[in-house]
Amino acid sequence: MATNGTPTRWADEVDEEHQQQEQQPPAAAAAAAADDSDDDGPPPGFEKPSAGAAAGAAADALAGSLKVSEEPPVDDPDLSIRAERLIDDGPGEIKTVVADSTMYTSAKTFEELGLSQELLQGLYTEMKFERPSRIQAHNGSGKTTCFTLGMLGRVDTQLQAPQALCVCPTRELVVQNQMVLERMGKFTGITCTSTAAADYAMSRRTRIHDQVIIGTHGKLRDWMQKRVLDVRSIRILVFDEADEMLKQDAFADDTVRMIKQLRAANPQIQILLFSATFNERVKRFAQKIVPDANQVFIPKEELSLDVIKQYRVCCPRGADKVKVLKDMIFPLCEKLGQTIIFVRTRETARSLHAVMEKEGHKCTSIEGGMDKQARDKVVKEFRDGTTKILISTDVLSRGFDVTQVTLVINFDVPVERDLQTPAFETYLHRIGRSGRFGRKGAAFNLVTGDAERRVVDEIQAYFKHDIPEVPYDDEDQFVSVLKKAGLTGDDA
DNA sequence: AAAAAAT
Repeated sequence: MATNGTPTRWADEVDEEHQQQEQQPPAAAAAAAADDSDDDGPPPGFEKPSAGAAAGAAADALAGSLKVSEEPPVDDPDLSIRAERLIDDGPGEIKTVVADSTMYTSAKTFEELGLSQELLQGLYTEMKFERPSRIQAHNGSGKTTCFTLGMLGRVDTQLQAPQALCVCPTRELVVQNQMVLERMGKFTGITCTSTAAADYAMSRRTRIHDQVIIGTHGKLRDWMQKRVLDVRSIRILVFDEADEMLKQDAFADDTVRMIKQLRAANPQIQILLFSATFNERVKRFAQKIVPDANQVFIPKEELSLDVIKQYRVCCPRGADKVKVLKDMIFPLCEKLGQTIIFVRTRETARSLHAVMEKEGHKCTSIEGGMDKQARDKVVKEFRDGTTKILISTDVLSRGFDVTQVTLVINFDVPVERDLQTPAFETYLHRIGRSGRFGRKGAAFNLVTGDAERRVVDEIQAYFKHDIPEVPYDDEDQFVSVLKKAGLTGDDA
């Protein structure tokens, strides 16, 4: 979701009263998403609009080639009951909530978006895209394409100053998004830098002249304070994994501060919040800081939870989890694609890695406590396919896109801080690391004890999706389950 | 008593 500038209105300082919006430039689009239910509420209802945005529609909005609907918007101050109008007649209704008279339609071709020849060339020859696709939560490149296109499309190539800013929750996402942007913008001559790339460059004293900046908020804030990053020309601000960026016990303060600062410098700034998940609490908060946002949702059905086969493996003792990895997963992994094993703590990542290595099982591990060069190396080797199995904390649970990943193991089932409440969103993001780009994927949840079993039961009920059991000591069953999930084929 | 970022 996003909005026009309303410089002095914001967050906790203001109420949800809505202001008259200016018409130019257009308010931005939101790619929201999957998880739509309140934390303390019942499982999400399918009737509600949720899930990520349509690439066509949102990219359309981003490129500023908005088409206005004939019917006037319903003027209701309460966003939640504001009229939702269908703008896409394709399968699975894409819904929008607009904050002013702007209406979006979806573009059928990239040409409709009013993009430059150079940008079109990047889409066709570099990215190998043929036409705008709907944003698909399972493919990951849908949302990324959308905001990357939005940033590239808004840059004035004649102005050599920072004009687009993208904020991400992790270093790995920064690197990934920069790679995509540089590919897509290959022929545009648009320059880009990131906080991750800066770690390998000389220390920054002089002003940044690159037109697109991608970064994690800590260093971005540092750059802004030191005036290394001049924000006066920034006209578009993107938050990737925006619900994470707005979580109260996480990045919310930094995000709010940054929005405030950038708005002060440029009241007209376009703000975009993207995620595959937006629970009600985060959505409400987002509507406070970015009131009058235009919102775009795709239905939960398209989150493709069903293309990822999910199982539970009940292990009598904790030690049996390691046994399952050694006896079942690792031997089978050799034949499959790549695997990510998610654990809850940094310490588990380290120790599990050590145990597997000691037994001669080749794998790597990553967690936020490692030094940056080491993290980069682990990720690079995994992307190259040099390593097949990666043990990770939730540092990689969101957005990390490696096409070859077919298997996700929840060595620890995802729980909230209280260690009891299932972390539904984290679960969805984790298993979404497999089955990228419409490929096959499977997820195994290793379960020991009642508490963990309960967590899996709740996740199963929440997503209305069965998580059947596979015996922990029956290799034949594992093989047949993987075959059923379509992972044993060569196309995995 | 987690993880994510940074100084």
